[in-house]
Amino acid sequence: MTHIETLKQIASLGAMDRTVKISSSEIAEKMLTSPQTAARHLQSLEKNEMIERQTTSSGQWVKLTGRGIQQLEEEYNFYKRLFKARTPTEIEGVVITGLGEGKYYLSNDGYRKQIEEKLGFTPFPGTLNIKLDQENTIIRRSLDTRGGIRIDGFTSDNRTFGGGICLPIMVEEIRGAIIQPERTHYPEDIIEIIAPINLREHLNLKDGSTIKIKIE
Amino acid sequence: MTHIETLKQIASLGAMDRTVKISSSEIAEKMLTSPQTAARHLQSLEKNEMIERQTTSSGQWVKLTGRGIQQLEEEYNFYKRLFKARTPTEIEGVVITGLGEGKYYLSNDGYRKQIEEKLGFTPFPGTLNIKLDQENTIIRRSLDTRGGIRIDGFTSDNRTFGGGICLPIMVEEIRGAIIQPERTHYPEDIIEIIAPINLREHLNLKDGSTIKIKIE
DNA sequence: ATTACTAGACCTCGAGTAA
DNA sequence: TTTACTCGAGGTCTAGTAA
Repeated sequence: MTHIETLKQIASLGAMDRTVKISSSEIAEKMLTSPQTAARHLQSLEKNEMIERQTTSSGQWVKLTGRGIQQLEEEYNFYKRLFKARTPTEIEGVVITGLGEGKYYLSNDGYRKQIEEKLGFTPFPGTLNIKLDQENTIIRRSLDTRGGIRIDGFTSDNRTFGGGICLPIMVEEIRGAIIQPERTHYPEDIIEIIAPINLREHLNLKDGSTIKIKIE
Repeated sequence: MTHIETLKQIASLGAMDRTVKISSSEIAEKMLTSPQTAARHLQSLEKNEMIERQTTSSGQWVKLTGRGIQQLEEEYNFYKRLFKARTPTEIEGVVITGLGEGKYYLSNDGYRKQIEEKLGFTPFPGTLNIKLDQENTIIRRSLDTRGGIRIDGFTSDNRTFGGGICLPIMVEEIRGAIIQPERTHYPEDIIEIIAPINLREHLNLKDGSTIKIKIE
């Protein structure tokens, strides 16, 4: 147990920047628990080198250690990542004709089942290929760090099928995903989109049509 | 128990934006605990309306509720406040002559002892009064939200002494504090500073001298 | 493989005591 | 008042079982 809640309380009393005087009951009150529990937590935090303290008969002087501050920073960074990644981003490109491989792969049960399970829809057997302009290519690079949904590779009929990463998106109210094969190095400015329906037909798209996709 | 750690794990799997399929063992692994514990936490989170889920014999589909997301946002906001407040801010003003009340109050044992305990220094009996310009007045208002150190009011010799709030600062490498009485409404552009020494003498300040103070 | 439930081990809690 | 310690109650854990 890291007693992160107690550490938070101590930090909010200013103990990251200076030594502060606190009593167990004071912290206990804020945490809606007993002074004994707060005291035990303080002891434990000291033992784990999250705080430094001197106890006196009238209270205790406490300051967070570098490790304690780092612990809180890690929490902070976690939440930052969590909420930053949520900001929806739009990217734009033009429809092009791909190599037609998508149809082959998406007809494969190994991929289809994984997509059903992990993305929640049965993919139409075929991908929509989009060419991004320079500016949007930059946006796309940053997507790699967003962390998508892994599609695992597998072996079937003595052939190896590679894995990939999916990134859930919305195209005009249709739930879909960008799919990036792991090995094959597609040109960086081309993305492939899968969806539960035939997007080209449904949205009446032709080669050269511009299209906006929203990253979820 | 809020099981915030489990909620974090679920959220980092993308369950804030869509329903995701997860298994208890998957979460257990990330949290270095047993699948049983993870399963119990999931049940508990569902009961507390932090997540919605459907369990199947091959796993479960989970999505955070508004309440669950709010819970994480509150954590995020806590850390934001914690680290934002740490960024040191400088404010500037000119030295003026105050009413001389500071000397009277700081000679009082009730205040002196609290300042010694809570700020860690014995205050010189007297305050340095600073008049802020328009721009810095705005900065000062934001300080109220930073949360300072409370000095409690008390009664002594049949007289009531009001409480106040202290904000630790640095003035040219000298540790001090802005002190704001709780009741008396000082003009908003004037602050009073206390320190362990006579700042006016030590820094050779005269009325009209400009001075920079750094909020800790 | 998975979820759900049970039972005993284990640990954390808070009242009580001492200093 | 405070911290530190003890000990019994209650909660949480993991292993085992069932589906």
